[in-house]
Amino acid sequence: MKLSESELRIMKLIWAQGQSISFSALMDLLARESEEWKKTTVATFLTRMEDKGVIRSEKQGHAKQYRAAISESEYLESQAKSFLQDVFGGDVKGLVSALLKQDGVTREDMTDLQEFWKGGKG
Amino acid sequence: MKLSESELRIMKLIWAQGQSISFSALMDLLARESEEWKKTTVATFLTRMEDKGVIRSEKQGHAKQYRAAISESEYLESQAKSFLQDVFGGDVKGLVSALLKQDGVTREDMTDLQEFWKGGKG
DNA sequence: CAATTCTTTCTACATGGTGTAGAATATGGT
DNA sequence: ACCATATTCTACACCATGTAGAAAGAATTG
Repeated sequence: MKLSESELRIMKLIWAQGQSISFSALMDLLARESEEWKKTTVATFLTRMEDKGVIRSEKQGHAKQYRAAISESEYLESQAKSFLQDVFGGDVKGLVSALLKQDGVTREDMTDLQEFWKGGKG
Repeated sequence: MKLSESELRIMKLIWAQGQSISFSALMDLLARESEEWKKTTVATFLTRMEDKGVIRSEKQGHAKQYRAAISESEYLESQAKSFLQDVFGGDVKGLVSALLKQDGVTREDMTDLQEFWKGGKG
């Protein structure tokens, strides 16, 4: 159920949209991002995404309406889960610890995280 | 610099070894794990791993000695970094939050993490 | 020393995912 | 009826990966 880079790019637009979206609307959004994929290329991506089960489509008159079949957070959680298993063998502490060592992580981030903590499963 | 599943399997043995290791010793370890790769298959993996820069080898007499060129934690950190960027767009909080929602994560894990916290970056 | 065994290198191939897109077709709007 | 657009079909190139035989070089051993 993993998306390729291009597919994810499109998926993000669909998620951001919130609603179902037509092919032309999608092409417009892509154009706004200066993405220069040919229409058939985008169509291929959509087909594959539907095959992967991350979007659904319904024929609405002539054209289809596309919408997300899984939410962004569902997707992100499933990816996090796979990554955790595949690379860290399920060692959450190990992964979190690796994340905290990243240059980009500031003391502020950590404070935020601790705040977030309190709302967790306790 | 990402390793395939098979390559990672081998890499873990090399890391676990701590020292450099010969081809036959590696084959022995694999046999102990009931891994039934043909010798040439393993040799191919080693070549590719060296190309990827994760191991180095030195000719020691007839055969080579293989050793890790990066540590396990370096590897894990780099993978965590890429994943964070590619999938979560660098949103550490988002990723940690996704991790904590996993079924496998217990209250105990969280306590452990908080302990670990205190040793973190100031 | 000759035969065998082990290691390494070279080469090869199948499979699958991905990016790319033309051709053909369908279909609604004008 | 015609046109623009959307969809489907088909195709290909490229790369990673798993798989492994053939060949060659070197060590061991009978």
